Amino acid sequence: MKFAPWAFSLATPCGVLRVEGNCYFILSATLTPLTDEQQPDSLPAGPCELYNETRKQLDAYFNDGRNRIDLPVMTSGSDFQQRVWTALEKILPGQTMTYGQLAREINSSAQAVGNALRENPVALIIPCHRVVAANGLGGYAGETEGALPKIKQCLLAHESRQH
DNA sequence: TACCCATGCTGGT
DNA sequence: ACCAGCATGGGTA
Repeated sequence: MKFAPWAFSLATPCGVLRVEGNCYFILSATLTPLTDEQQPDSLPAGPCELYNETRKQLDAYFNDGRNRIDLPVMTSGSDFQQRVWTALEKILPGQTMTYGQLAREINSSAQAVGNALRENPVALIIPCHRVVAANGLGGYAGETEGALPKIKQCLLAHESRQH
């Protein structure tokens, strides 16, 4: 059952986190606002080690935002998108970087970086929320204002909170 | 504050 | 090959 796909949803202080994966990789992770309608699923038993490890790291992270999340992911995207996503590994919890700074590191442009981050299939695991605009928060998950940027702000606040 | 445009990457035609 | 649209940034008034 090593390839057994699994998924779970988890209520977090910043929204409902839904994670999908198999016993080798995380395949997707999305964070959506918690509404009365969509209650998180009950959590199924884990078919394999990666499931348990994922749950463990997420619990640790939401208990203390300074805890680093480091999980194997399998993502599909253009070469450029992969370049942007892997560049995020260096940004630790509580740290941020601007679109422009990241763009200079990989010889691209700020707006192109934003385009790639918008397509991040594994929210939180690839910490796209740690890239902000030069003049403010910047967008999240395709929105520049509204509920989704609030999730971004919530994550950043959680990571910088004193424990 | 607002407007304008350079920017590089994407998706559709 | 072209063109419009972006989770931006910098310049100018």
